[in-house]
Amino acid sequence: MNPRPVPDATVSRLPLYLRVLAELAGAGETTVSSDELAEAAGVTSAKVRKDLSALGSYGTRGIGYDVSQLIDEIRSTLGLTEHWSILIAGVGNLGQALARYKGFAERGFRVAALLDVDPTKVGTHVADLTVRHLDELPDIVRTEGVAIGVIATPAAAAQDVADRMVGAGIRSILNFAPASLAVPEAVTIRKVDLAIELQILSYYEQRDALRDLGGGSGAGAIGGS
Amino acid sequence: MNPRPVPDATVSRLPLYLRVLAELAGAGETTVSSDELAEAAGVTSAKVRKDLSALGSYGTRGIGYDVSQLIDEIRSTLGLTEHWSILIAGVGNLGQALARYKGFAERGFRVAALLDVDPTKVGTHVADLTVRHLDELPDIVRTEGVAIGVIATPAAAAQDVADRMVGAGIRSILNFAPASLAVPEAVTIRKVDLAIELQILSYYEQRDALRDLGGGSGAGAIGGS
DNA sequence: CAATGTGAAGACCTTCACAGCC
DNA sequence: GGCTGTGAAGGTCTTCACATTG
Repeated sequence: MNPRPVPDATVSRLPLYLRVLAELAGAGETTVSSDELAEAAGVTSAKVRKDLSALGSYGTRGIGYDVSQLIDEIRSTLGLTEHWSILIAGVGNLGQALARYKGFAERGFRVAALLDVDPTKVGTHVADLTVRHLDELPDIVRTEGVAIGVIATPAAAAQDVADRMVGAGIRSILNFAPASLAVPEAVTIRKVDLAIELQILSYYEQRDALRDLGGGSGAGAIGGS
Repeated sequence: MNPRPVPDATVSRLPLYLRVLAELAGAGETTVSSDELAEAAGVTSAKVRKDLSALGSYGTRGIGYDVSQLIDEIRSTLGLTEHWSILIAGVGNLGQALARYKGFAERGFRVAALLDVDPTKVGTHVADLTVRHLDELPDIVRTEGVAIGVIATPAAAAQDVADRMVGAGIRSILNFAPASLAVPEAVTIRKVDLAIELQILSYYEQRDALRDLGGGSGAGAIGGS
């Protein structure tokens, strides 16, 4: 009766399908099979079918899925019918790159504000926005209806920024700082650590190098897409 | 007898522990318990113990783990005793930010080259490096001993770049382009899609908003760190 | 007959709880 | 006494395989 709880693993793949479906729609395709979708998304077709059936979606046996219907279905499940406002704290290298990144707007996320504490940065313009002081965070969250906070500060500042965000009512945080953040249970936090990704690759690189020398053991690849 | 196969989930957490341990070492701590490490890394202590025991590491009952020994152990497991060279393809917003990011060097990754195809970019300088043309990729991989390729191009160019990297002998790729890449099985690929992270957050944001209105269903938070 | 939707089996990961050791 | 290391139990996710249906 309730919108059925979508498994976490499925949630994390839905945006992927959405991207592929948008491409298909752009190419004029009107239907797609789980095989085709799987191929394009870099996953297995069984996974696609399980994932899509989890959101109660309608495919047609013998035919496949209706592309535009599926797009609507997934966007609705992910809450993308609403256009979220985000703000970015930390206007260093990464923060600036994120501010200029077109992909956010394309997918319905509006960068409402850029914040920093550095007086040489506050007041400057980046990507059509004026950098404002972190102290303005509560005001901005309220007036702009910000739902998601992005942390792109140095590690040392990240916890303070997270605390301020939580205090201002933000309950979804994307953390790029290389630091583990403590937040109340009701706050959802995701982290992206660039250096950690490289270290993980290092493990598999090393393992495969050993295997090639006859070290035995290891299996195959990891990635998918 | 063989370096025992470390579970993928464990591999993805080891860099996290390493970061925490480095902080502890910097603060002069010589031992750490699984509880303390778990707290600082944002995971459970059982997980920490399972993870560390997977790499055969020695803790001391009643005491905990020796910080510097554990650092060595993890670095060795991850292959971080070697200093890897990486290259970045695509010198747009994100590519430049990555090139300037200090965190890579701090953890032993040397950015050996920046590549692009845009003639207005080739020859310019970014973060002490001269941007070179993508056609030079095979030469650079050979002469610089590049092990990891980072793709920071637009989606449309990503597959071509991946193909070139694979052709040049690179077997580990970190992909920031919003595209699913097909690579041979022997190549390890990881992806980071900034917009996808936001879309995932959108789902939980929406779900929790519904729950707060009495929509029932949902559980707790997701994140950890 | 092509392709979905799904029980059932299997792999993987996490959590529990406690024996064992310093 | 405190903390590790680990079997066992419990979840979650993936894969299989096939009955079902337009």
